[in-house]
Amino acid sequence: MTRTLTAKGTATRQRIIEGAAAEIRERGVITTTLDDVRARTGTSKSQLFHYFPDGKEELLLAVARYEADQVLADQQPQLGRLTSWRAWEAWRDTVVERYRRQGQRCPLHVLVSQLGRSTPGAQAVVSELLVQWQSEIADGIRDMQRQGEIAERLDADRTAAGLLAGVQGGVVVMLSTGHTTHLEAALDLGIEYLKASVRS
Amino acid sequence: MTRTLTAKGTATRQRIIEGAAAEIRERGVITTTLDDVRARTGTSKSQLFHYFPDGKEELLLAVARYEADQVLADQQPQLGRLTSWRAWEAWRDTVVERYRRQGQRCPLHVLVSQLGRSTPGAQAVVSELLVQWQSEIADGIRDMQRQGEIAERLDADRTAAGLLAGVQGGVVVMLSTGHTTHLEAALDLGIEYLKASVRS
DNA sequence: GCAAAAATGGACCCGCAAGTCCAGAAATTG
DNA sequence: CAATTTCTGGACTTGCGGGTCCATTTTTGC
Repeated sequence: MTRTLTAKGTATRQRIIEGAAAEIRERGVITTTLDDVRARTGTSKSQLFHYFPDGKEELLLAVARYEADQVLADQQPQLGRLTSWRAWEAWRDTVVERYRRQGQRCPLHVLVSQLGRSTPGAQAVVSELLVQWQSEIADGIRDMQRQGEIAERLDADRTAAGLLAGVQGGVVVMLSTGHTTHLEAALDLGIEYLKASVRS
Repeated sequence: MTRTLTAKGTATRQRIIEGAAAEIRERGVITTTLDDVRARTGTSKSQLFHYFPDGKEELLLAVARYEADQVLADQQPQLGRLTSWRAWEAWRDTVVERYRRQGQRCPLHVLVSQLGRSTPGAQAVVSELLVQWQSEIADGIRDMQRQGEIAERLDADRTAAGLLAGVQGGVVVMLSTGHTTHLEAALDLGIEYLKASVRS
């Protein structure tokens, strides 16, 4: 399993992943063929199978991992420091901006809906992403609870789950409508809910 | 465009759509072939192309429309009568139950992510579904506002958008995790938000 | 600098699934 | 009850895309 890769090999492998990711963003998973990836990355068929012996499935999984990492990375440092209402709003704006820029291509969504059933690995990638994401939000809620800005009675994890669902749904709606209205509404509703918790 | 269909023809066409829908729910869009549909519905290749001249794409679009109708139908009559907190909770339970039963197969999601780019019709189907769904929720909010159970200051449409996003996200999360935790959390959070609006 | 291992190029195979075609059966219509 | 249209069966074509193979070049480690 631990094949030795030279510096050049690692670079090529990475180039393939990023090229495939870009191709998928532009054309979608189903329409993207190995030959497209090959052409875009200036590689040959044998290289693709050299670096991803299990073929397309393995490559797609690697792309999914790559994209999942991006999702969280793009929200930092805001997501890691939800320690004031200002910070929460900054995060909100970051998320909206990130997805506005991404537009109607959500590589992860498509990858998972395609790999989902066949590859248990794909679901694991997304589950892991969700767990981490939710946990960072929950940390933020707990921090604000310590400051007395959010009611203690709220279950941090469950509330974070609800908020995260709103974000996911906002993104999904955007994929069909092209607008971030729902994403913004969900985030605002969630944050407003947190704020209101100490006022009632 | 308006081909004349006999009673028998209409029945066959419908049988094909429903068979394809079932097949897709079980095996997914990509793995479902026209031949699978043919076998399941007891039809022949020529029938498939007779009723759907544009081939697979047209069939998938028809399936998407069929599934979209189901989504709203499955929420009735609860969704249409959000006139008391009891009714809201009944709706919540209906939604959770519907998706719990559906499990990890969301035909619509997959269909759209697959058709999305190529067929403008697919996005239209989903957009239409979302608009109607949101409008029914918004009607419920307005009704409760008239009763003084929800603060007048809330924008019914925007709040409905946020709530709907939560539901969508809850479903999406369920597709990866298999649990309805997030869906329930989002619904509870949303409804709690509505209730709390008059208390602060 | 020279074996051994890794990286690369590209021709080739192969199966599958979408789509075509036409002949014949069942129905509709006047 | 004919004539016309719709419906059905299934054999056939075709192209595409994933995957294999091997020969050649480049890099690595001693």
